Amino acid sequence: MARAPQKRMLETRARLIAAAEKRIDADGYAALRVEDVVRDAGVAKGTFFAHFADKDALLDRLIAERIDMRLDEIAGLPPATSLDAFLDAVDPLMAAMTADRVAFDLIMRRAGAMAVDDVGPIATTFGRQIAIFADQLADGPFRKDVSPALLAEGVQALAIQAMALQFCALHQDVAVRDRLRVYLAAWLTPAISAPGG
Amino acid sequence: MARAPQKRMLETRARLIAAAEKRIDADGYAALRVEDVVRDAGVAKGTFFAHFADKDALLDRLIAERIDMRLDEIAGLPPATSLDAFLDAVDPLMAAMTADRVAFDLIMRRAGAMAVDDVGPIATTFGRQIAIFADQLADGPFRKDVSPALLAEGVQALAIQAMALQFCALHQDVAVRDRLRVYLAAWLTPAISAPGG
DNA sequence: TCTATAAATTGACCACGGTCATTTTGTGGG
DNA sequence: CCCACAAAATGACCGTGGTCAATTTATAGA
Repeated sequence: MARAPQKRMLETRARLIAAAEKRIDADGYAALRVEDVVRDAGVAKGTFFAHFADKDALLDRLIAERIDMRLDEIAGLPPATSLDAFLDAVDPLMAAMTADRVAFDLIMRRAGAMAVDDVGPIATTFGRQIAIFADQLADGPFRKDVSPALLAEGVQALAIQAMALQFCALHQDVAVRDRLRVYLAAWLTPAISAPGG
Repeated sequence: MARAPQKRMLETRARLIAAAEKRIDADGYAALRVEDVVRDAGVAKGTFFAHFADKDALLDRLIAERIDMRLDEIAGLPPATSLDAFLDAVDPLMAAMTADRVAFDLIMRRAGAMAVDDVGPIATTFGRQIAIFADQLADGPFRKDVSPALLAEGVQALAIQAMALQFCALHQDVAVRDRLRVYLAAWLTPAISAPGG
């Protein structure tokens, strides 16, 4: 029978998280060192890995928290009545996800989980994203020939493409939002039906 | 004035590449160790890093080579006359890209380049991919309201989504190709134009 | 309060990618 | 053939993420 977690442990975990956040705010994700975090938190290195499977697991948690805040905002909005309204809604989310190259790489790496039992916080946000996008797009002036869920999956794929290109030297001249608008205009409101079928 | 590269150097590089390929074929990408490669190649560790900026740079090169072979095949095909013909064409490419989790992560990480001067082999294949997809889709029974280039970018985004989900525990029941067919049917041959516009 | 046991923490240690001052080897000019 | 110089190779060394047997601390029950 597992005992309840001790208060001491929760405090230690909180100190580790606080120390990591402070370091990240000061120096960014790339400069984060586990040794710095444990020194700031006043614990031994091994303690860190008793709380988090690895360094990425901590970052996963911190980044997912920020993503979830943006998703909460979108979820609180009424469904989009136009493409630009939808872009307005998702803009802060895109900005948060592309704020840091190292963080974006980690988001991509952690978006899918290999095993059911290691679906991390970020992977969970991707599931939420689909559901929230589907709601946003359910009643607007968008195509109705595909399900809201499929519509949302496509939006996610195209948004990732737009964000990834933001980090590509050859495409930095176009803003993420502008690129996404072009993609989504074609995806959400196709102007012409296909010839032949 | 830079001298021509010495034969010795080219031989050393070839030995490093051969050793790495042998190790990868035997044990997979995840188990590849630089120390093993240099031992097999009979050179010192420092030599490895005189030839490749880092471990990823070697893998970038090896993986891009395999991707390019698949792209060559697609480029040699006549333009697709149907969605299924296109799926047939890209299937080997998708299989190659999803053959290994570690390799797929590296492909994602290296698909975009941060600076113009470090556009690596994989990043280059992504450029080729767009051009080849555009050619494949130029004359088939697909929507004509967007440019072939945009059509191809969307295909790339949706293909990445389909491949990424392949590595996700929650979605492994559906084959990559089947998932991509659903995406591309909606992207390439929208059945109904949008209400309102 | 004392004791047994599990939870939590510790820090020396390891693995492995990557660095760089030094040494060896190849090459073109005299 | 020899020298000067650059190209190539070397391997001891470092930084940092991650491990684990040993130790300390909290808690439930007698």
